[in-house]
Amino acid sequence: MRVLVAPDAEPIDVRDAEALARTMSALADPVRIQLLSIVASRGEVCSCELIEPLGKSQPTVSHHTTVLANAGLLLGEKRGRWTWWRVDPQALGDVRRALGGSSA
Amino acid sequence: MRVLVAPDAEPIDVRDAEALARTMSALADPVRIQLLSIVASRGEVCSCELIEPLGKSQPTVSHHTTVLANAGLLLGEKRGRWTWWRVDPQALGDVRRALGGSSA
DNA sequence: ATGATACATTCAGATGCGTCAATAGGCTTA
DNA sequence: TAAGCCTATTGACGCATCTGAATGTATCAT
Repeated sequence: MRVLVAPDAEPIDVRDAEALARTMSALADPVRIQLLSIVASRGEVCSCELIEPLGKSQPTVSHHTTVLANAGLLLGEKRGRWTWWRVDPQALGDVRRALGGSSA
Repeated sequence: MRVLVAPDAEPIDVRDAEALARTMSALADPVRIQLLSIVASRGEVCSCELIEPLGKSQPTVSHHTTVLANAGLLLGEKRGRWTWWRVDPQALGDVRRALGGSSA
């Protein structure tokens, strides 16, 4: 992913801009921000544990986890009846780098 | 702004999640990503210089600069007939920090 | 097998967003 | 003052998104 903001650098390509905007769209919802934060703080969470703290219906929570997973920000693993979610730290790092930060 | 992803930390507050989502919404559009990148690479740009590289109409470009300015990502200064835009580096740094990165 | 639990999908309504034509406002120059 | 240029705003259209009720699918317990 090309870096968005870098002084004395070429402006970002249209394709890269669309890719970055897609990732940002996944983060552009307060429920998904909360969801990501809850998963990050607990390490690993199943979907059923997200309904109550988010105050949303089960289909809505399922929708948001799908959006975050499609964006590569959330990693899901089905174990038995439960789907366990965890944050992909590398994906978030990529976003930070795209925003012009140093690698950390 | 509370940090979104921080292991062993409290999940983000609803208010903070809404604020962060609003900022992310400003970045969730490919035209605005390109616009921000163009301004960042040139340092300072007037609106009229954005129409051609973005391939959008003047009202559309004005709309996008307004959205980015309202989000605090773009700083505008009217000098005569022109409005000069530049990126607010601190605002982007805040976003990176909210995504869990170190301060840089 | 039967029932219960966890999750995904479909569908519909409501809301929000990107886009541009038309218009308005402001500044500069002649 | 008048004319021209730069930018913002309004209004309307089309499309995407958020939301939850209803339904479907898969897994576990009894």
